[in-house]
Amino acid sequence: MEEKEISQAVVGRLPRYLRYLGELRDEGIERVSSQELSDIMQVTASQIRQDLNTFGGFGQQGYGYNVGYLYDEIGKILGLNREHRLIIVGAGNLGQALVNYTSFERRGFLFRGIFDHDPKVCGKKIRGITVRPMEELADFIREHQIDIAVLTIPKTSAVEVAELLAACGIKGIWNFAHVDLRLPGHIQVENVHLSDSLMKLSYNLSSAAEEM
Amino acid sequence: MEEKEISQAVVGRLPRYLRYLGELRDEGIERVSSQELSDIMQVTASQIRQDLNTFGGFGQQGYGYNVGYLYDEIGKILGLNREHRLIIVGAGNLGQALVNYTSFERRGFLFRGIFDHDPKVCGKKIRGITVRPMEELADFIREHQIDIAVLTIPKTSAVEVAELLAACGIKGIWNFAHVDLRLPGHIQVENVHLSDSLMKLSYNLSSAAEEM
DNA sequence: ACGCTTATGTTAATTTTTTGTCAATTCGCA
DNA sequence: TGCGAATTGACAAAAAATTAACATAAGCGT
Repeated sequence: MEEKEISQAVVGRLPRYLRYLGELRDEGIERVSSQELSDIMQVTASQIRQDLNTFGGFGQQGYGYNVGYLYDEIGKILGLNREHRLIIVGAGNLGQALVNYTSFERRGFLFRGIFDHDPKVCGKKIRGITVRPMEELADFIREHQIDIAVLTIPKTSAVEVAELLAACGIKGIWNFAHVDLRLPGHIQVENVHLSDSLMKLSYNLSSAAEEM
Repeated sequence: MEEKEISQAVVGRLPRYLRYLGELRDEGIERVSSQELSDIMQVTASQIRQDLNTFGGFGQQGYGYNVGYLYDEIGKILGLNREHRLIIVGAGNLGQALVNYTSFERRGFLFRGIFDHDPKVCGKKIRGITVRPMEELADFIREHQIDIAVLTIPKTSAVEVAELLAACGIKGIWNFAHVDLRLPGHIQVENVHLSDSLMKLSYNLSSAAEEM
């Protein structure tokens, strides 16, 4: 099905398009041109057209783009038209915070289970979901056909757990642990390295300070 | 001081170099060549040399790089040699999770205050830090010389609060709210858009599935 | 001390990404 | 229905990022 290879740079911009299109739609706006979007989003109109054309001709010459249609199409490209079943591995503060984010559920990302190593938190309920011991992880993934595991555990155990998840047939890992996971290529890994992000900010602060 | 413009692509890789160098250092390894790093990190040796040379000649021909020295130098480039004073704005799950991350403190990112709109959480203590009402925000920033504000509030109020922070003279904002902040250029903004990241993962899952 | 080996720093080539341009198509109005 | 304005999709150009190549400098062993 896949013809040309699509760069991650383009994919990375799609969620932002989706967000702005959603806002326009909520304002009742039906059509938008690449130039108008360009003004709102502060990117070149050329890039918008180029990006959208990577996936198909969603616009019409002389008219522009239909906001609702384009919103839906980008949603489909991002796989938001189907439901994803998730588990959280690591019921610490961050894990709990993510479970409590209801906006993910609205996008079709359904939290089905929470797992933790610590017997003291097992049995506890977070937003109606019981925290289970790690021993039940493998069976749970298979029984509930879990697609995505959210890894919110310390780096020390992350590699080991990731390999266990891989062996259980998980499709994707949303990794918040501060390590690079080396897994078979068919398993998708998306990293959120918070400390890297904070260091970038720190760099830009220093850099801005030096310019004066 | 700044001569050439340094691309964010390079800056974005520095934290990862730092992480691997830290690991090597902890293993007691004193020297490393770009080729060895290349093997470990799965990036080209050429890119490593190119990246490091952006900031100066840290290596020595025929020898390689001294792990400890390079680690320290990258740390300095990232501004980790000086302390940053932070406040959290939004004492929800995510805000609390971040305060509880002790690894930030070890890097010199010191949480000095937590603020929240909700009177019910004000007065509560998180890791010894009292949650204060938003009314005290402006004075607190000035009195404690806060550099960085961590924005963990819903998007509806984020823009308004960001402008308040800007008016108080904040230097940088670590933004977890799902909006683009438009602030004066001298204020550095680093976005962590979690839902964007999750959508990327979702895309890559769909994309991988189609290839079969 | 000398020569061989190693591995950087640097420049050049290549690839990728972004931006600019324009013919072609559609809309909207008279 | 026809004509001018608007706007895409495609292609070309420019810029940026990545990779390759190599001359040069330093280490290391004899």
